Amino acid sequence: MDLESAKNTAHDRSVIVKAMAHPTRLLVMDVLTQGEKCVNDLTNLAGCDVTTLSKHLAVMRRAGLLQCEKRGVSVFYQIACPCFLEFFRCIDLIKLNQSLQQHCEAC
Amino acid sequence: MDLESAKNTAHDRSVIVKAMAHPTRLLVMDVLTQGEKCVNDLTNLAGCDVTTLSKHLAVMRRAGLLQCEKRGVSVFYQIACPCFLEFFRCIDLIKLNQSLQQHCEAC
DNA sequence: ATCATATTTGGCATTTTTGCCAATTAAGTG
DNA sequence: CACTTAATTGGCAAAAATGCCAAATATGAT
Repeated sequence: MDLESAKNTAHDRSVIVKAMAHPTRLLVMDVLTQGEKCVNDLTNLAGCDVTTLSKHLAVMRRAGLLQCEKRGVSVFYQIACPCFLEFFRCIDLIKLNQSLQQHCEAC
Repeated sequence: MDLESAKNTAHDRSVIVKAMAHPTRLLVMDVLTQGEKCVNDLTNLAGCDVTTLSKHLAVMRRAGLLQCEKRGVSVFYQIACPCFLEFFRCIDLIKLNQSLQQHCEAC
């Protein structure tokens, strides 16, 4: 792959990664691995203003991370792609690796 | 897992995800999957100021994404955790899913 | 129709991130 | 040592992200 393609790919990826790069958004994704939830429920879990959470959800939806469906007066959000479990395992491993390494360097 | 733990986990994850959430940083990670590179080479590939790239690298290193080693006058960076290939496959799939979906909705 | 609840959007101040310049540190070379 | 190359750090202005309030929209219930 040439450099230009690699840069385009990196840009496309950044849109998706940016959409995850926030504690509240990662909490939402974590919660949604258990199954769909409506905005109100997610707001109560996250502990922020509804409007704030709604905007977080909109960003994640536009990036393709989430899907939503309106049923009655509520909007239910769910994970669009189940491969996140792998991803979370990966970043948790990085955190663990780093902690161990810092521990060893301190010795 | 209770809510407090989930929030702590989300926060820890966000540090790592934020460290990736930039086109230049994702390009660097992509390039480094081919093997280690020094700062100068990465700068030429990324096409930005050396000082900018150096700061990007520092953030990624502190987050545990990269490791570096100084040999002679150069500092060589490499991927700290190989699980990114999985991750990249995942986000590329999201992008693809979304493109297909938008295409279908347009029909 | 009126009302209550759920969600989204517009706007805007605050905070965070980005990216370059100038200066500094470090290592190799003549 | 003086000089060159490589990389990092401090600083700061510009850009982007965040989060709340007010207002608008939508759906169901009385």
